Amino acid sequence: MLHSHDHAAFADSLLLWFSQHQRPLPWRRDYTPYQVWISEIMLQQTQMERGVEYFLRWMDRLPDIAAVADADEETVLKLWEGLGYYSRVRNLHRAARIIVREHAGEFPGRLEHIRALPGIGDYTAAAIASIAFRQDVACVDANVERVLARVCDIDTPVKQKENMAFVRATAQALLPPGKAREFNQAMMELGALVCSKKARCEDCPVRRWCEAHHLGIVHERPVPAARKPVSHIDVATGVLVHQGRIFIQKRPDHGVWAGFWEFPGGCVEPGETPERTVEREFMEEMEFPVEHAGKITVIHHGYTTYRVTLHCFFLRLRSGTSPAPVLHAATDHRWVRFGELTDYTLPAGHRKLADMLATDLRLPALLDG
DNA sequence: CACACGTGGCG
DNA sequence: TCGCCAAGTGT
Repeated sequence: MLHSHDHAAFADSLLLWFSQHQRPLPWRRDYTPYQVWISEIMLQQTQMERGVEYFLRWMDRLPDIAAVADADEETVLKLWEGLGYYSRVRNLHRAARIIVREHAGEFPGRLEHIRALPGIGDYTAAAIASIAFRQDVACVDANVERVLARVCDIDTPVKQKENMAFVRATAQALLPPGKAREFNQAMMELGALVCSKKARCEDCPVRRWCEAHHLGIVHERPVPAARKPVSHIDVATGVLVHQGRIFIQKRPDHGVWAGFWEFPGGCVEPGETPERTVEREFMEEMEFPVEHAGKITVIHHGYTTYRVTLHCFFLRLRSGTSPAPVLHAATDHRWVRFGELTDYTLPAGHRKLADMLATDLRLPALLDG
């Protein structure tokens, strides 16, 4: 059991472990508010390893807040392509402009000002305040929740309100004043490397204070929240080829994949074949009458709450059709050469499809024909 | 407060 | 193949 007189020893053990085992990461060098901010947003719901390459590319292209504020939306979206949860980058872009306008371009150091920026919630505000500005505020993410659910043997779903309040208070009580930067990162690093889903208790620097470890039920903590079942949908999309070019359109400014470019398509309705879906969607969305020119592939793609089977087809315009679309589901369109597809920001499933086109032997003939 | 929001890795 | 999930936020 973790008593208040153990708090200092707990923190000491944890901090010693962190000093020896922390991973060297690009945002752990200078701890500038800008770099801490970008890394925190990038790492939300994202694997550390994937975050590193995106972070380095971002810093290379946009080295400071002013550069972000000056960049256009296309640029920041392209830098985020493939990371997911794209509202993060839109909020980040807005926040950079707010910082320039309202904070003279300097990242704000007060917790309430940090928290007020778009895209920054309780966790990220505390993370930036502590890691960049060394304020004594504990941050609580899924790692901290998991660690403390085990240390304190919380036997109900940790996401419950009372549990969250308890976890937050415990994290704050454990935090040694003046060492918030190291302590908060140490708690998260412990959760990532040792107190992970499959716990490695033999390597844990704080197991002597861990209730679940004493009880031998670490694997039963934290108690997960109930989950909704994952649903499955079929989607069909078409690569429309005409006079050496491929048709793409730009999605609306709101909703999923806002501002992304895509091959048109839509959900396969009950009783409908994917072939028919594509014909219907191309007529509804662009008023294009199309004919099929071959099935390309089927792409399986998973999302948080549903799985998609994406049926992909080559299409041609019916002879005599004007290549000028009447857009009903998009804000813009392009007829692009194959090689230009890399310049546009596509959802991951469509990016996969675009990559497959590179090796499809039918495409050159269609482009010529 | 439940739900939407992306993606790729892993067992 | 498939469910779970990885440094959450906005509505």
